[in-house]
Amino acid sequence: MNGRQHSRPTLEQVAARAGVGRGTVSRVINGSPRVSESTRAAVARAVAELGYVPNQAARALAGSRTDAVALVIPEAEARLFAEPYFLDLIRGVSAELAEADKQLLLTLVRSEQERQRFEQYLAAQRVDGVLLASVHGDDPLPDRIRELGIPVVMNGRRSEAEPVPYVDSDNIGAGRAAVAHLVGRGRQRIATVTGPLDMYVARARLGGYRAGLAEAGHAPDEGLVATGDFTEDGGRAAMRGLLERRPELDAVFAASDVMAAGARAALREAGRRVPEDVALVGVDDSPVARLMDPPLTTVRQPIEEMGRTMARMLLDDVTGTPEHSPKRVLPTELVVRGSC
Amino acid sequence: MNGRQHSRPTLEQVAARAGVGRGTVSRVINGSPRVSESTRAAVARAVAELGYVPNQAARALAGSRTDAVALVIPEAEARLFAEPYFLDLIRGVSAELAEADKQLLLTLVRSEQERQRFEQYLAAQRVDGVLLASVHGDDPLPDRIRELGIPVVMNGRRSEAEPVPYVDSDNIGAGRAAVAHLVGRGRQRIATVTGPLDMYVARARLGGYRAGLAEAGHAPDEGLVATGDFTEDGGRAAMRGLLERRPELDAVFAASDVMAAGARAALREAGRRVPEDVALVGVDDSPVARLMDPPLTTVRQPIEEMGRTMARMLLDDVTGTPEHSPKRVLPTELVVRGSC
DNA sequence: CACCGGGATGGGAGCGCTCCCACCCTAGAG
DNA sequence: CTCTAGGGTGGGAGCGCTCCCATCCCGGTG
Repeated sequence: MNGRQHSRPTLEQVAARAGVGRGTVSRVINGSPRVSESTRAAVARAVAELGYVPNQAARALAGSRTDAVALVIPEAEARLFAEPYFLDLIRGVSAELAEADKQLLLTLVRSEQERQRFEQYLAAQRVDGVLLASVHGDDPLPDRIRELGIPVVMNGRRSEAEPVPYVDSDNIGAGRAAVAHLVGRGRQRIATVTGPLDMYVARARLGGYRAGLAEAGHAPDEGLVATGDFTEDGGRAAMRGLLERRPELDAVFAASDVMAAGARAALREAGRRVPEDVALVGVDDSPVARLMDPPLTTVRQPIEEMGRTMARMLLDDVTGTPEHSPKRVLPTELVVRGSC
Repeated sequence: MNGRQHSRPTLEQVAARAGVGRGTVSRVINGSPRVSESTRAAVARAVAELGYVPNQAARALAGSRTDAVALVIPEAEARLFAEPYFLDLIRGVSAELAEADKQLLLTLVRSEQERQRFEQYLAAQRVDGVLLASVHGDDPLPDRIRELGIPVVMNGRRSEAEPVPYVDSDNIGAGRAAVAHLVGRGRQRIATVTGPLDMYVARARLGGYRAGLAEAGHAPDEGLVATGDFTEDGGRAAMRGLLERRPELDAVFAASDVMAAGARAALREAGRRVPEDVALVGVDDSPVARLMDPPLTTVRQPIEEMGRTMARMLLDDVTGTPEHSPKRVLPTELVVRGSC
């Protein structure tokens, strides 16, 4: 049996105890400046004595705001991605929300049906704003939410010209930095294993790779580009294809650590040594990178910081604060290890 | 500026449209049986036409239940543990809650201060129940929550005789299965790297290790037991100690995959081959295990299933359903790979 | 044919809070 | 000394829903 017996004190009771009116207590609770110091103290004492905690439901109903924010993660992605990604993101979001005393509603979306149910939640006014992770190129959800008049911030973007506010990492810079590093080490034939090209993040990293080569004066060679899907198997298959087409390659930029691990396996199969024969660079700096043999050089994204930034932007939007730019691109950073 | 202009229809408006009273609409919405079929249909039509969605805050206030459940994860643990652990757990919890149309409130607790703030939330009646992950041996939180009269279910337990409802995996069986497997492969000197012994999970796996040896007729040897802390570095240090104390060992049971990775590194340093010289078994079946070279034999815990079970137990408790046992121990499973 | 039990329904009374308007009192201005 | 600002304060009016009691109406009884 459930038994939430402890009938908690109400605003009214606090008011009675402090010898003031309901309105005054409400003002004190909400930090209004229009209360005298002595009254404030009296109310504070009553609150402490009674152990008063405002009822959230009543607040939400009367004030039409919930002090909660939803973070939406497509379940398919949660499986696919370098695992710690979402935990790091959650960590950043959570930290920032906690500071602002907001609640985090986590929504894993598994199916179209659940997606629709989520829209119902929004309509039920359960949250003040929405954070969207890993949105696909053709996802209409961000626009729908905006139409409902609910603040949104996305992690990543759907295209170069994204209309909805977002926080992304500098994926182009990531590709460039990786290539620049490889070039600096004297590599001549640098290949790449990309993500699925219907995702902006994959195109951006590929773009960075090309830009890096161009800046170093290397001629582009489409034979050095293989498409993966961000999975280990995909990385392995792509690497095999590359070895077949361009056996003379001496370096690979994989667009994720997990694909780099797959590529590593394919290289080992083919008898190529890392880094002696082929240098390898990944993206993410996931734990996998550190555990690889040799440890993987990789480009780190500031995932937790992205989470924090998203939360901050959203809260600003919710409170109507004159906000910073609705588009933020955070810098990435090369982490050099033994693989090149 | 925020603008949730779309003033949504209320129960009252639906009632007017359907030509019935408020009470009737409420009954239909909540699936009460005391409504005639024709009336039900009329109301359903009105709901559809108006696009009515009940306001959650009002429901919570009037009905004193929130349709939300909190999942509490200590942040320190989130960093420490084999990364996908919590994501898998979240996934299971989320799936089960979604089916019951409940919301998941995720709370990462970073500090004592935040823990207290969380108790405030509970008092503010924001959730119907609480799921607690990775509770330490001396954590008073579970008992505190119960005192507040709020249903709780924990993941793991604090001791053998845990009074609070929990879902755990069979850690003793895990240790036993690992040892039995190693014995079956003809290993004679089987060592173990444990977790921190103030955690029940670490003691249980160690207990399983000992039981396994005893069952195989091996004499216990405390020199073959080294204490780690569930981190890679800890695993490496513990392994070094073992090699020093018992250079003749030919197998190691590490109480987590991450520690196994550390042990692997120490073995490599010492010039021992895996599995030829030393066989290695971990616990968790994290992605790290698959990526190791050779791939790691490990004992898998049904993490997602634990999450689902926890959620189910909690919901039963919330609704006062005659529940299954408040203690559940889910089976673990040996996954054989190349490391032994 | 009056009477009765019970299923179906309507709607008042809150749930605990925020909003906001009216009101009080004090101090400075005229 | 009267008048005028305001800062402080009290409390009515909801927010949208659930609970629950009163009421209505029907077929079945005696």
